[in-house]
Amino acid sequence: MGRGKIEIKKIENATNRQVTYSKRRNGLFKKAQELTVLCDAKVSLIMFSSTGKFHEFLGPNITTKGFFDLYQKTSGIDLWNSHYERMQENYRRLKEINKKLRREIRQRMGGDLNELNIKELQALEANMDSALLSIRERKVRNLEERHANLVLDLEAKLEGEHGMVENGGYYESGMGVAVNGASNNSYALRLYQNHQPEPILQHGTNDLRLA
Amino acid sequence: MGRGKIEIKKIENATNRQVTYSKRRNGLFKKAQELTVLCDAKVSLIMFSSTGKFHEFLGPNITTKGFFDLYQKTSGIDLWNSHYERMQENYRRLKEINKKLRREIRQRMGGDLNELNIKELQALEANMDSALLSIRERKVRNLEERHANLVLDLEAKLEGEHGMVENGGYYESGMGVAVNGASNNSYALRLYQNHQPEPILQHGTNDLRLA
DNA sequence: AACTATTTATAAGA
DNA sequence: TTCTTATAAATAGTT
Repeated sequence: MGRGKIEIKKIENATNRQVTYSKRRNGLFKKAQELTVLCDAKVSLIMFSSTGKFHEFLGPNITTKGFFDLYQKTSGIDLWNSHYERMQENYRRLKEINKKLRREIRQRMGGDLNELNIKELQALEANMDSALLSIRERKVRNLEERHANLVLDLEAKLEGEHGMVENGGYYESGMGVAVNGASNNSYALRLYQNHQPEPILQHGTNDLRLA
Repeated sequence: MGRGKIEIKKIENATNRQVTYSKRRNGLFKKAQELTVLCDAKVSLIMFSSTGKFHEFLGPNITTKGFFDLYQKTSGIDLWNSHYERMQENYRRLKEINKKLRREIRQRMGGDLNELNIKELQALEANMDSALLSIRERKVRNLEERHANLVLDLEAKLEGEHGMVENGGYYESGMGVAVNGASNNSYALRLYQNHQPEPILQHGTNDLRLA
């Protein structure tokens, strides 16, 4: 339908292709429009040109979303729903687990104990007793390590002072730097340990809580 | 384009409408097909007839899902994405929180203590000490209540036996039923309490753990 | 589902 | 782009 017959294959000349696209797109839209009116049909026509430009025709009385929903229901093709619902189910389960975890922590902090029967209370008590042993043991080990570091640190300092006299104050061994780097903490903790051996925190105000 | 010119308005005769729909639909599909080839365009054409019948044309090298994604990206119209992404973000955050909760529980059970510094260890110890006090207190109160129930229960039983002699075995007070209902547990716990006052569970094998 | 008189779409040119 | 116009293609009404 034109001055000459054309073969249906890609138009290589980019300008011609663009012109033809524009003309035929309008033709297509017009036909789509006529179809919706003449035959009372719902039509969705979406196009992207080779240059990525987007055009759409949408029949009246329907949204694109409504069209997609109808499309899915009618065609049986599932675009996203199963994926979405699976995710929703996973989310629900995760939320449930989250609730249980929080409840367990509350109970381990001495709250919500009404929810436990006597057997569970005793199990919790025994478990926490045993955990407390581990924690105390670890704490002691930790303090011992820090103490050992402190001793090393002090020894290094003393050696360092002797060295300074020998080389006019410019001597620093790699070892000395490394030990020095850890020393501030050791001093602070040593003092802390001496003055507040067991800092009692109020229930519920420690650093372990989550937002 | 036919034997006579027609007005673009709904065809009232259902048969004619159906015939015209069929003819024009084919025409539209053909045009869409030609456009994809001639102009290297992506085309999605979806139609529902007035009787609800569904037909679609989809250009090559693309799925309907891909088309919808492209449609959203290009048109800026958001069909479900924000909803979907919000959920994905919530899911990610919940997962992260759960991870932290699990870690805290492990630590409260005496594990993963490497991750805590000395200050945190001491805070945890203090917190657990205080929680243990609450738990023991609650346990004692619980046992006392059950003991009181047991006494009431026994008294009711004795009264009940006297009553049966008086009315031929058919007497039961509402009170008696209520107290009876709680009695099995009380007996069981009394015995349990007598024979296993402090059942020691191995660390990590109690009922509080989560799947 | 075919036919065909006509209308409509559009290729090429300006 | 838009207009023009010769011609191809689509299709309304008919069989």
